[in-house]
Amino acid sequence: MSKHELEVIGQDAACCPGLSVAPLDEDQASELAKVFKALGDPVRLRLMSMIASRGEGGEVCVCELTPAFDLSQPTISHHLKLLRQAGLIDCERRGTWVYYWVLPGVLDRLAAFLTTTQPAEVTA
Amino acid sequence: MSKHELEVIGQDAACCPGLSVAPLDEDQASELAKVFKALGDPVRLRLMSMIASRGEGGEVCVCELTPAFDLSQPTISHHLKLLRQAGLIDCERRGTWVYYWVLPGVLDRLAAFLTTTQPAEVTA
DNA sequence: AGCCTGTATTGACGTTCATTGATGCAACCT
DNA sequence: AGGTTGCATCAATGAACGTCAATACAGGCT
Repeated sequence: MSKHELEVIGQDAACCPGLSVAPLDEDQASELAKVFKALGDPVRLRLMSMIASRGEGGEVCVCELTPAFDLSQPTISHHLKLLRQAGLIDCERRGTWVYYWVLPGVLDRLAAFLTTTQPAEVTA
Repeated sequence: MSKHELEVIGQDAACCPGLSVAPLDEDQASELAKVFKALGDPVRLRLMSMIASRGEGGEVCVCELTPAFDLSQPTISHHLKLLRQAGLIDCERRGTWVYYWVLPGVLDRLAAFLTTTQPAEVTA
């Protein structure tokens, strides 16, 4: 349950040169589109926001997420699964409850990908 | 043709506190989701990249975009329309050709919205 | 005027997606 | 063991999406 399926905005390397640096090839575009598509739903965006608001290392129990929506529990579970498959969040069961957190660095890497003013080269 | 429909990542103000600052309300989430949804397709992401690669003030003729894809011309036109409705790009007809450009600042504002480490308050 | 080229719109089709009720599984509690 | 709660999966349905062929529109050219 704690392995994420996508590695686009990978931990290790800068996945892509940045949206404005050079035209994306088909593969890069396909992988990155999955991440944006995951964020392209109001419910998932709110879920992400609720989880991310806990800060680095923060966690949220599903039992706190579900009642915030006028949606059935399976629907929330489905959206959380999509976010997880997009490599944005991960989860762990602890006893009765399941906790979700934002994978560290993902959002900042996404942001860096969108930024037009390329950050200065880290030479060290 | 040169008015964009969405004003989420508005020029004027910081649309939203940032994804990780506080949970988004439904309205903010709905508006922002439209932008991410627009980027959530490989073709549109490549289109954005091709346009954004021209840099600030840069333009691309549709006649340069279309042949880069194995898609019909109406399909490309449709995707460009969606990007425009999302408030990401704009276009202008000049004679026979139509030129597209990235609306200034949109990508950087999107990036700022995703960034977890909130930028220092600009006091000046 | 007429034709040609470049681009947008329309209408249709197949696929994917969001949602739900029903069900299944895991862990706690008597 | 049996019952209960929290969450995930399944199957089905209706809506939204990506795509194309056909068509319409705009501007240049002869």
